[in-house]
Amino acid sequence: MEEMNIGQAAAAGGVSAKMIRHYEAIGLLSPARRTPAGYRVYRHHDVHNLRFIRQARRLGFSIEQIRQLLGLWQNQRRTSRKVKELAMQHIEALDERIRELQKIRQALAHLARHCQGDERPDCPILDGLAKGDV
Amino acid sequence: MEEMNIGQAAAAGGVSAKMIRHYEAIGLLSPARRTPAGYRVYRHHDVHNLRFIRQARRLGFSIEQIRQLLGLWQNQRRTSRKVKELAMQHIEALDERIRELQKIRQALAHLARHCQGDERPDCPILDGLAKGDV
DNA sequence: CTTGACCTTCCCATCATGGGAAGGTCTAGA
DNA sequence: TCTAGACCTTCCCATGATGGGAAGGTCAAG
Repeated sequence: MEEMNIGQAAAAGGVSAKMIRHYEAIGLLSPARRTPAGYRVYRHHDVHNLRFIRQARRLGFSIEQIRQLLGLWQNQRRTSRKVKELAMQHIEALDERIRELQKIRQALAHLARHCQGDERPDCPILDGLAKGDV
Repeated sequence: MEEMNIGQAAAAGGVSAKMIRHYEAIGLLSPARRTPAGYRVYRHHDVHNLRFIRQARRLGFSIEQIRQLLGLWQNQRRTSRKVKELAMQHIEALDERIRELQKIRQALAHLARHCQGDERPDCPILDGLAKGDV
């Protein structure tokens, strides 16, 4: 299976055919070669790219970050410094997001802790939302 | 200031005028009364609602969840059990999301830890993305 | 009466992804 | 050789919450 249609490439790369077309449309992938009938043709090399993208998406990198990572990956004269920089930035962003969510979780748990959760209507959670100070 | 235009209500409620119109359009808020000229008119009561929504959004509740919370808030025959249930569900979701992000963060930090971050091109981060197993 | 700050509706964009329609292509089997 | 059905193509629309901005109407102060 040296040459593939988009469906096979999608299955092999772990992404949907829909997304492959999208990645091509936004210039993340270079336009695929076409058969005379207009079908996109992919090779093993392309599947490699797709897997890279999938893995980067799984790690939460944005498309723009992946664009940079792909550029570095394909650039033999890259420095690992640059790559690590991108990764560290992303870790920072993840930490930030985790802290935010934990803060929210704390606030909500605090309200819930004081709520009886019984048949009566009195509810510190609703009161807390209604106060809306902060 | 017993009657307000949307701008004042927005400022008082801590949300944008744009969002007030949106909340009305999706039925989260009941349609505002209008002046003969078509301007929306708000009162203190409405600002109270806006604050509630803002606070719930800050705590990460979705619009649909807020729809339910508002319903409970305005229902004198609610049970705090129901409210607490919603809150606990949301806490669960937050925990889930936090765990996900921490897992991602771990994986990325693991790759970065082995990356020299120097002038050479060799980079375990790129290698890790390229493997794309998992 | 004019100016400028407000308001109205409507459309478009974000980000990554999927759904689905309308229509063309390919392949295996009768 | 014909046909069914599994592919492929492009194009448009939707998500969720939010903002930007255009075109045009309203209002209050000077």
